[in-house]
Amino acid sequence: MPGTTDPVCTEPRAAARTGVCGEPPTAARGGPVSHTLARVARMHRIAMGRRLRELGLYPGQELMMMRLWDCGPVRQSELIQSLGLDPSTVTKMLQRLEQCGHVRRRPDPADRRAVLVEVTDEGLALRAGVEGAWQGLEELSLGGLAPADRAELARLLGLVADNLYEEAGEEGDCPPLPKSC
Amino acid sequence: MPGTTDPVCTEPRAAARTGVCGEPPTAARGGPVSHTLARVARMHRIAMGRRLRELGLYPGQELMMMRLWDCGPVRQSELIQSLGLDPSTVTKMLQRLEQCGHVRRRPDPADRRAVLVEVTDEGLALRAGVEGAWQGLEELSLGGLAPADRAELARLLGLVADNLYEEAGEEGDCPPLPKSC
DNA sequence: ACAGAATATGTGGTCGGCCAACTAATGGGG
DNA sequence: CCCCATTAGTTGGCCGACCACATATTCTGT
Repeated sequence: MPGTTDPVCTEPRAAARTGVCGEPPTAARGGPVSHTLARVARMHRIAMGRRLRELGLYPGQELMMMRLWDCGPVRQSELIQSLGLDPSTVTKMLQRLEQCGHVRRRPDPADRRAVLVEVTDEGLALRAGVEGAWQGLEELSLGGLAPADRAELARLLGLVADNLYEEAGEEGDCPPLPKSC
Repeated sequence: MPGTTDPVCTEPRAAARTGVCGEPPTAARGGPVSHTLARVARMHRIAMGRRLRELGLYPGQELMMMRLWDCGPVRQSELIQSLGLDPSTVTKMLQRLEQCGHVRRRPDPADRRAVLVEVTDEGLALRAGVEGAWQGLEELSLGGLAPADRAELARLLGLVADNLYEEAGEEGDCPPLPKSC
């Protein structure tokens, strides 16, 4: 342990080499659930990303497409609202989705500022694949969990979502549901 | 509902304007838990990002710092292993953390390919803030949950993590724990 | 009718994160 | 002893996502 103030580490280096070091960082002890949540979400995202890539989508785009599958031609601003994303994020993502032919954009005749977005036939064709991937991943994630456990997990996650919603404000879903769609 | 094959949408646009459109995309019904999980994780990340910004960190960097706080000087490859990140991600993140003075890098005398990374005093000074933010967010997230519920949530998330671990392979934490730290 | 607020998008830049391709050093066999 | 597979890092490129800032249009109050 040379030089500067050695970190608080319990294993200066000897034990570390043996592979004893605790898995969750000690600094994360104050938030074990948060840590597991982040870990699970990340693995979930990776797993979903793998499935999506085979479909020709990048992670994140599937939520956009889901929204577009639900609504007909939508204003970009409504997508921003319902997805809770930054406007610039949506602009760029739609530009790419359009270039890939999954989506079509045209100016809104009723409001020359706005842009109407709608799915193309090619984009609609992705739906089955995405839904299948989504369901498959759900089943993989919850494998071995009894229905009661699944319900309990959904309930608890919902509570956490409500707690975070107030601070993370945003949108992402229902609560405010400001306008259309 | 003009022109091209109209999406399956239940509300072509009239009802949409009234704000009736379902919150979770219908395509996500096959994976309600996955959807909530992604939503919660995203809000959690945003909330954590806000706290981290005040400390001068970007989301994602806190996990790196936590790892560095635990171990003394570590090889970059070990960070890659324990965080489960892509090597290039780690390289770039460390370059930025070094430029900010939170981290120091020097060649490993024992292996001229490797690089040893360690936290600086300035980086160590962030620890209290990060841990505080982490704990605060944990408390915010779990607010109103009885201890039993918290334990149950942790348990269920752990099960999901195990399920996903097999596919998402990766690392991220303990199971393999290949080498030191 | 018009100035100023509010709305709807787009730009440029930065970061985390991944992949692919590349360099440099180590370590085994033959 | 030398060739080659392996390992450690780096670079470049691309995408999601954010912010700050800039633009065009619509809306509102006076």
